[in-house]
Amino acid sequence: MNAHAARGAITESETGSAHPTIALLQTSSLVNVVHAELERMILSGRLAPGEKLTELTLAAKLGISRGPLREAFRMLEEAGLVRITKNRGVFVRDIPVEEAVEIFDLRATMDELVGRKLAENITSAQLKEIRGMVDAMEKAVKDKDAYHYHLLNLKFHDRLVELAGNSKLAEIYRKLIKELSLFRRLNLEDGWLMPISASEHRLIVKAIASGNPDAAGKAMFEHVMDSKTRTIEHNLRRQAATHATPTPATAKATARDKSAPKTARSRSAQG
Amino acid sequence: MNAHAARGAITESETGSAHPTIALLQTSSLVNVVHAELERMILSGRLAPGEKLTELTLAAKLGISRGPLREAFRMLEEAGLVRITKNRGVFVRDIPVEEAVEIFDLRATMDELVGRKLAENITSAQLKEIRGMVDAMEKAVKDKDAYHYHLLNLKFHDRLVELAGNSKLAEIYRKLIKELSLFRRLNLEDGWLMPISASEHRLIVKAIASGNPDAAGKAMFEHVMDSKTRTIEHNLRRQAATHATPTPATAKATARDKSAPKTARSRSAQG
DNA sequence: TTTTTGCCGACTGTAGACAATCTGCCCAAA
DNA sequence: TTTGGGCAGATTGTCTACAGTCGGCAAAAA
Repeated sequence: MNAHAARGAITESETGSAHPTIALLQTSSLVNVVHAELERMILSGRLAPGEKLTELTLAAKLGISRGPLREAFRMLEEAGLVRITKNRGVFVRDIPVEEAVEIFDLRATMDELVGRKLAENITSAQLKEIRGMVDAMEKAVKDKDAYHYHLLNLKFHDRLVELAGNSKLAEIYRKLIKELSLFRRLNLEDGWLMPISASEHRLIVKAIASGNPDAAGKAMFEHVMDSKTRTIEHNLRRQAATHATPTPATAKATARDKSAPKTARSRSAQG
Repeated sequence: MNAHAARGAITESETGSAHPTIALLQTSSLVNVVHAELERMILSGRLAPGEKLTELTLAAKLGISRGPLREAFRMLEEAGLVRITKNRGVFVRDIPVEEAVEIFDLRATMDELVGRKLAENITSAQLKEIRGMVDAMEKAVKDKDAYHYHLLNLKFHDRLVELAGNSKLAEIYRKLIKELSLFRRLNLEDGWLMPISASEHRLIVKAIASGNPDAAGKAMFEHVMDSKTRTIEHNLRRQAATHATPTPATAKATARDKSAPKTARSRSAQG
């Protein structure tokens, strides 16, 4: 009657339990759920970079005690999404430009490997699948639907990395993407760049389909590096604009949380 | 009289406090210390792969309560050094062969990038430094000091990655190295391979010094891939040997902890 | 007015207690 | 002898309580 007996009795896949609710209770604790929820809130921007996460407040909001919440905080810290300062608290991390550049460079190298592997091993069914994704993106471009394009773009690259067949690579790639999303609100608004990005995707698929590892790797590498240039320059431009007009609104945006720790301030001063 | 006033009064570097003990208290909590200590014990093999870490036992041994220990566990889990199974406990992770292969492939790509960057940017002083490390390794080869060579080898590669100038790259590289060290006791004993590895190091430095990014990148890449082949084959050979002689001693070594979770057993069966 | 000092509220760090779950063992029944 | 049920010990999940630290405010001193 216990879990072990149930698992033995029912001839299911070894990893999955009979009832989805049972599986949920068996695998996920409060820590897991809270971790996932906080990550979702951070990546969606619901919790903004620099914002302070007060234990008691958040615990009350989620209806749990501080223990599991603190454990989730430690996981998020290790994942690079929050920063914990002793006796001061937990803050959503704010990725500085220099770090964003480093992530882009690293991503470019990893994506080059992805391109090489895909050119060698991709199947026709998989090729068809990613072609469909590129089609969808081009449709989003026509519709001027920047948000939808953004999601498809993430999905496209994530799927490519997944298809490359190195799960460790995929794991780290996703970690990098998550951190990168904290780099001052990914430029969803620059819709005019969508056509360029979309055409590069078409080139990537073409290079992969050709079966030439060098060409596919190069296409992926260049695409990421171009994306880096676009993102960084866009960011610098916007930052220069805000610095040029020190209005009260700007000041408020710069110091979102008055209790933000010292390092956050010095970092933004450097940036 | 409080910390803020003291920091302002004493003209020290902004990040460091006056007294080292004070700085220690300000920066490190029990969680940090325990995390570092557990990581050290795991990487040194003091806590072996598959071993169970019981909360109450460990907490008593370290003289702390379960709370901070659990937080440290969550950090180690995110770092890939332990695995947490709900209601069952925490276990030192055992890296399967497939994952080790993936890590080596990923490392090779990252090291290729390191070689390229170093060939372009390394200074003469840095070149001199790593030449000294290679000299030290060759001395260890002559002395047949495998353990010392192992440490120097780790230091050599770590320093190269550090000198490449991408801190994110270095961070992830170190994470991978830590995980890799859990791949069944890194082959310290195969001393006969040291000369080969050492000569490759000499080639790497030469390629970097030449200032040719392609050559340096290739030298690094090939070195890691060769290292992968050596490590994996050595491992498979040893594993085949142990499987061929199912003595009681072997059985004991296979199932180090009788309470090891199911997945660990199935994994070793696959390996 | 400016600076310093002491106090207070808020929050984090750590410990201990209680509840829930798992695992192994024993015993009874087939 | 084997199988199934149930009890007991051990261990984990979660919550609550207490101690320590930080930051700000106000009163006092210069």
